[in-house]
Amino acid sequence: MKWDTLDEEPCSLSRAVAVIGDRWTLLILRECFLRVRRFEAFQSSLQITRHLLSERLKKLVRFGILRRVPYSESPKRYEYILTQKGLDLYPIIMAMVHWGDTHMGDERGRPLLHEHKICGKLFDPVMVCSECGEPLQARQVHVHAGPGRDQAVG
Amino acid sequence: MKWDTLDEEPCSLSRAVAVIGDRWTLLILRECFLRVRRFEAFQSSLQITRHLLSERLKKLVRFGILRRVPYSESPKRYEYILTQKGLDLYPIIMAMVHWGDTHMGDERGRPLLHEHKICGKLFDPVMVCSECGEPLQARQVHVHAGPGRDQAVG
DNA sequence: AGACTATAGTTCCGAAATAGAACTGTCAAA
DNA sequence: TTTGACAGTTCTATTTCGGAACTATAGTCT
Repeated sequence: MKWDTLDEEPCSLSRAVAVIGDRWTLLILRECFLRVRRFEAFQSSLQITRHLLSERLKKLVRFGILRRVPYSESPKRYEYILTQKGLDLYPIIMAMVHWGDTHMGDERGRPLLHEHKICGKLFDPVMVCSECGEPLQARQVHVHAGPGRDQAVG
Repeated sequence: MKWDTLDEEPCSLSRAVAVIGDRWTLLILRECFLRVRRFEAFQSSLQITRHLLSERLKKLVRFGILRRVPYSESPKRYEYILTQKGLDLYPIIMAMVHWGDTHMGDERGRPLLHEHKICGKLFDPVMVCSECGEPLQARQVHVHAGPGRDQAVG
C-alpha cells in the first residue's frame, strides 16, 4: 500500500486515516484540544522526539488542520492553532475518549470528566442520526454506493 | 514513549490509541463493519501484506475487539467477528468517515451514503451531549480531572 | 494416486520509519 | 559575555514494514 496516496482513495475513511491515522498525530491532537500550542509544550507533555514532532506538525499544517501563527517577532516564534478543519476532528477524539473510558478503564476510574457548558452537566458523547436524532448502531445502517463510490465503510 | 504500555496510561485517548492507533488497524476495522470476516478477504481487499494482517488480527483478538470463530472443522478454518467491544468502535469509524466526507472530498462526491434503517433516510452522524441532546462543540466543553486523573483529553 | 486449488497463515530480507541524543540559530536577560 | 528559552535540524542505531516466497491441511479433479 502506498501511504502517500491514501488521501486520494475513493474512501472517506482512508482519507481521514491518511491524515490522522498514526499514534503521534492523535496524541498531538489531544494536546491541541487541551489548548497546547507550542513546540516545547507538545514535546515535554508527550515525550515525543523533537524530530517526529516537527515532522508531524508540518504534516498537520500541510493538511490544513493546524495553522502556524507567529506570536513573537524577533526572535520569530510560532504556535500551532487548530483551524476549523482541525476543530471538526473533535467528534473523532471524543468518540475515542469515550470508547477508552468504557472499554479500557481500570479500577482508578476515569481520568477526565467532561462538562457541557450549555447544560452544565457531566456528559458522555453520543452519536445520533442527523435526521431522526436516534442513537446510531452499526446494525441499523445500510450502506449505498455514492457518486464517488468504489468501496468504503459501513 | 513506550507503545507497549500505552494502554495503561491514565488517559482514555492513549488507551484507545494503543489499540486502534495505526493505519492498518483502522482500515481492517472498516472492512469488519462492511462484514468482511476472513483472512483472504481482508488481504485481497486491503492489499495488506499477509504478515501484517496476521499480526494485526492477533492484536485485535488479544484486546477483545474481534473473536476468532471456527467456521470449518477439517481443515480448521477461522473467521474474525466483531465483539460488542468492537461494535462499540462504530462511532469512531463513523466520525472519521464523516470528517473525511466533509473535509477530504473531491469532485466525484461521496464514496458512500448511509441510510438509517430506523427512519429510512440518508443521514450524517452527529455527536451530541448525552444530557441535553445538543450537538457538541469543543469550545463548549470544560474538562475536569476525574478519579483516575493525571492528564488527558478535552 | 498424483496434481491442483483454496485457505490461513509463517519466514526471510531489504527498505522505510522511529527513538534518542546531540547540535544549530536567534534573541533577551543577568 | 555568559546563560537560558525556544524552535527547530542532523545524525545514528533500532524497530517496524513491504514484498515475495514458503508451509500446512484438506478437498477436488483427472
